[in-house]
Amino acid sequence: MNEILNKPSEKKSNFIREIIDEDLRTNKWNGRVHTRFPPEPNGYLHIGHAKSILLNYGLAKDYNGKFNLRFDDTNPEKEEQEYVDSIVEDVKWLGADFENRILFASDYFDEMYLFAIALIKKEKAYVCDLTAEQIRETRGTLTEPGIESPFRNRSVEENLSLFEQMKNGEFPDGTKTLRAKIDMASPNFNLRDPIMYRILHAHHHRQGDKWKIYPTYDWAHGIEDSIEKITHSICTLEFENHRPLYDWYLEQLEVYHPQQIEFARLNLNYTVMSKRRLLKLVQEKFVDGWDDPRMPTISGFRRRGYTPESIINFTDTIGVAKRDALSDFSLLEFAIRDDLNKKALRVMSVLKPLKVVITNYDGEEDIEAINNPEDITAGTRKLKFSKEIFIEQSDFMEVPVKGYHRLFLGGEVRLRYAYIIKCDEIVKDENDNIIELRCTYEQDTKSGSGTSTKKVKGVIHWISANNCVDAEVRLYDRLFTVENPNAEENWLDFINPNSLEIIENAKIEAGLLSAKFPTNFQFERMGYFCIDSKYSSAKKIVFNRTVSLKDSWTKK
RNA sequence: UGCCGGGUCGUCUAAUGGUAGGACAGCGGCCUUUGGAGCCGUACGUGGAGGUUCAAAUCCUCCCUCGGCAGCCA
Repeated sequence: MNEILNKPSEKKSNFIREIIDEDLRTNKWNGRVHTRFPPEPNGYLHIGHAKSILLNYGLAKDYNGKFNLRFDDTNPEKEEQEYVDSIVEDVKWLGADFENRILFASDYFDEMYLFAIALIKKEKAYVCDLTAEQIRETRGTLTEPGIESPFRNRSVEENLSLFEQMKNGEFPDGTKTLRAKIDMASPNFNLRDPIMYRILHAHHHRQGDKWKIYPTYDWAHGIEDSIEKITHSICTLEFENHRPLYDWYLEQLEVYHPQQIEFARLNLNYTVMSKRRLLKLVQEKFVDGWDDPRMPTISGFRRRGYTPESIINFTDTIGVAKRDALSDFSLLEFAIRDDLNKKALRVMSVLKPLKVVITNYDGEEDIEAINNPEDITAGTRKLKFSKEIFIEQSDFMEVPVKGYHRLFLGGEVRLRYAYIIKCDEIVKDENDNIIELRCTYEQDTKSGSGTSTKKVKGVIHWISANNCVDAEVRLYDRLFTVENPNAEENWLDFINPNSLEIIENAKIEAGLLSAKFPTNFQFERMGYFCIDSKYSSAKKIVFNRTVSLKDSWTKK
């Protein structure tokens, strides 16, 4: 488990914590707090789920309560084991401790069936023969009440018999449903005789072919919470209209009755968050799988180099409230930079190399470099310095623009940790491309020597030509070109065609050959990077850029 | 159109009848051998109109506006 999550919390309050404080004061739950995260295993988790996980787990932790991981697997048609596995991995990675309570709604199917019979006996549920289309037609509209089903007043005996036959698989899919008998004139659609069970001759990922009927969300969810003795059943805003039904079922059943509380889901700009749309990006290969580093999935952020701590700090920053919000990506970027600034080892890497020959230097020497100026315990390392080095192409301009204080013809710049060099000559190929710079160094300007009186404005990174290896580096940009692709009907039209830039021949310190995921590095002046866990191999090392360094010059 | 829920700096979020505050982003400066980090400063907001009150983001009324709901999805 990671440290941040287990530290005593100084989180700011929110309306849910106020509810819990009040419940504790009135002893509503005998001092207990028990939350849960109930994903449907039909996709990978995204950062919005991380908000929910961390909210529920954080509450349990801070109030000395418990937190369950429960799969809401009531729809066999969309659910797969692959998703269960990825969800467990992601929740664990975030550090939300469910104490091995991996629960499944499907394990409660027998109990739910019994509860349904109880409702039938109370004359609060009936078997309805209407087709899906007929049910839609009789549900009414926003302004008109619905029409009662002709099957609404079947006898208890007939309902019991029919329901059992449904369970036994005696009817084809869609021919009958079990409906709650509530109020076809309710202004809340959810109370217009909602469906509790549908007939589905489908294979369930855990129950196999045992069941021919499957409970709907509304019927199942409150029972799941009740069985687990959840105190606060936290869900997103779109379930607000479902709360009266949640309450109705539990009241009719006369069982333990948790409180449902709704909060606003997370939205992030320049990305999409719905599972349906994320699935589409994966299936139609707009991205390289659910864990593509451009995806807002937890696995995507992990592969990108984000840390659990950064996501925890981000969710603390955005808080919990009831108003719809579209959070700025920069809030997330701040969280990861802030974390990595403290932790990441600094290394030299030249992404787009330009060869520099130092004409008055011969031989080779070791240059000491600091591994992390924010953490002196990270120590130092030796860099090789020699006659031939590489610098970043963008760190040289033949004719400097105003405000540019790196290298230019006739100009001087400091090589980080090493010497000040002066550019004497540009070597070009037949197409007028700059292929080499010829420079001279000043011996007494060596970094840390104290012998230099010279000051230069610019400091650039570099790498010795005889002590570096090639690497592939992947740079990522936002996935969409519009701030809120969620709001766009034709959202696929706004995919950023330049969201991935692959640099084939970057130069990295030879020591990085042994780097392992998920170690985070800062390539000095270029950003934070980590090994790509999918494509990096002994043959070809691949780095992902987690996030760029904040750079006040390039922004201008 | 019926019901439900919202509207506080550009963004996210506090203040629950008593000084509208914080973070990010922005801007300016200092410092710096990463144009990073750090430090200092600055600017910026209660959707509107009435009302109650010594006092309103907060309570009341009306209006405007945004979101959700008419799956045998969750």
